[in-house]
Amino acid sequence: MKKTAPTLRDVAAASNVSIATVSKYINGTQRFSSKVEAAIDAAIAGLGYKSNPLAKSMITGRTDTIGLSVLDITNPHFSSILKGAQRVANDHGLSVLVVDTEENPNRERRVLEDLSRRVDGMIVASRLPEKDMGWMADIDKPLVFFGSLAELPLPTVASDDHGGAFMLTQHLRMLGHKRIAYLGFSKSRRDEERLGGIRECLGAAGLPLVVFNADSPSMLEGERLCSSIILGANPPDALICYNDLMALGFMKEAASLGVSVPRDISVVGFDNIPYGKYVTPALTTVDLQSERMGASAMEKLLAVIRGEDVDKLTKIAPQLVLRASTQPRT
Amino acid sequence: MKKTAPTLRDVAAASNVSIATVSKYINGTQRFSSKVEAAIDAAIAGLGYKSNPLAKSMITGRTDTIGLSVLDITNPHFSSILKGAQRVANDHGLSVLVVDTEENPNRERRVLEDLSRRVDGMIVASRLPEKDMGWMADIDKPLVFFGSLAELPLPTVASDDHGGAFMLTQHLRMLGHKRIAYLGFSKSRRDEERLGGIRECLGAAGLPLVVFNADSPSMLEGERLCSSIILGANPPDALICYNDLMALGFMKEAASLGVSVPRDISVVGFDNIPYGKYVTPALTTVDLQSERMGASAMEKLLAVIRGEDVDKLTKIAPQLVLRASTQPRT
DNA sequence: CTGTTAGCGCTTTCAA
DNA sequence: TTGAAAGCGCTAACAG
Repeated sequence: MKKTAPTLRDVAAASNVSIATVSKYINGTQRFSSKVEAAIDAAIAGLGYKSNPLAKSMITGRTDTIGLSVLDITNPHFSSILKGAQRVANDHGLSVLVVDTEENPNRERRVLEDLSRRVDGMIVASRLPEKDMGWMADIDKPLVFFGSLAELPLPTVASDDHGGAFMLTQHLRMLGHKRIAYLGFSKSRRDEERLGGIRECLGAAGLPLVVFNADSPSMLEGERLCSSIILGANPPDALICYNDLMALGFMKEAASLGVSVPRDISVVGFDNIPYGKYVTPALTTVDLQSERMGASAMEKLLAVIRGEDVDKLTKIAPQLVLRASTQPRT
Repeated sequence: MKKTAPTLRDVAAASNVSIATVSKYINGTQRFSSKVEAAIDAAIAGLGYKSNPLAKSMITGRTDTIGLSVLDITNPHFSSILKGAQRVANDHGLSVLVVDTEENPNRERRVLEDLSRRVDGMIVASRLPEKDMGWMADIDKPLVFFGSLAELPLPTVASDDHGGAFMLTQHLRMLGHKRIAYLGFSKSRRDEERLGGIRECLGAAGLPLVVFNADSPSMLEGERLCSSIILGANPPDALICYNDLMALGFMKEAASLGVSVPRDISVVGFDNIPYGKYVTPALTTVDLQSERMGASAMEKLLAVIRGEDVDKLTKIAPQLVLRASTQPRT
């Protein structure tokens, strides 16, 4: 509506003080005589002045914005992470700039280097193998990474995927399952950790593991691979899916193929997305605490920004959630 | 790693040309002799120079960032909107700054006024009644709004909620349902439109409508209200839910109460979230094309930013999606 | 083709 | 308590 938004200068003029005075007063850097402060307040109100955050940022070097890079925002795991991160950011007066790399590792570098110039720090979920991530440590901005890193000196927040997988497998073993299969997603770094946990548990029991692999961590892939898993010669009596989405897809397709979950096959997943509770049968899963992970990552990042020392790795304990998709064998 | 990031000045010095030349070359505003261009390229590479977008923004007034305000990012309707918006933004080299107002209308104004200073334009979903939205039109930034507006001169993108609701109701009528109920969410502006569509259809047939109301558009609310809906004296034989989330919650609870969907009661929702297809029975719904809405809103906003004339209202046609949660009465 | 010169709106010494 | 002045890193006329 106004031609040009009012600037500090306008406020200064209107209140008959210097521009520096207004700046300091607004930022609470300094107090002034009540006369002056009142005049400034009046001018601000009168002009409808709003500070220009860009100009401020250029000087202070702070943008009050945190970047968050996720692999697919429609995946409930990531929208929960965003929720948690967002909440903490809000509590500190910060905004969140989200980028969705759409499961495309090639985009990541450009996108993140770009992002790094517009934010005070970033939180990133990546599909890159650690050896292709060197550049991340060179980005000159505080960064918190999801997942554990062997070499790279980056602070991280990770769920205990190995432990969670072990737990899940143990649960299946105790239920009496003997032919366990894993429907994995090898492009993910977490896949091998989960596989490791499963193998460790199964190895101790001398049980074999059949592994399938999906091209994307989606319901559609769960559906697509279902028939090849359950209509083979020696089908598994329990299936561990890389995530809940795949498990949901699998269960739906199994039902239409006339295979009953959990009677014919027990199914489990990872993440504990809300929808797992609403399908039939409800899905047994490992709660990786997505929202809390997002919040923890943000808190950690803020600590880094403040210059505090933080642990390299924040581990978040997973929790097994038992539901009807798993059933004892007799 | 470096003390101070290299600036344009450093590049200019290193390549023995003026700072203006470098600026123009980088922005492709102008071409120079290959000698000069080569020198600049070398200097940039050597120093690892990256343009400071903040400084640039301050001058150009453009941030290359679009703000998107949603009511709850974990609601698949909104994460799909974000997905669509994000995709279009990316195609144009823009970022998306997301804010989640958490279904809290009181936060909206502050959050949006704040956001408006950091972006080139914004797309907003709001729970505010139109009469409390006047300030939005005063924000001095291009803005596209979700939903239709009677008075406010804001460009909008809306699904045809009235039409969608009519469709859905018509479908139920043709299936032979006589006792139709609506589980609404009156805080939403779209609620009345849907209610209107339902009423119009039912009125024509001389059928009554019972209305229930939820406090939040969530699965939990669907669950919570289920018993009071189906265990009353004269329970409905069909229920239209404000959205799919509520329908999912309702169906789960109905099952545990021993009421069968669709045998005892048909259930339908709005949005066509992906999960509706994976529950049992699969949910009949109206596809509001969330992702496309996000994309359309972004496209429209970009047009506004470019200064083009745009229609006030972009209407997106809903599509009925028939699944097993609705069944003919006999 | 290339360079000079003003600033953008704000913060921040440093003086008064 | 206040203000003057020097920029932050960059773009945009305007000259040459």
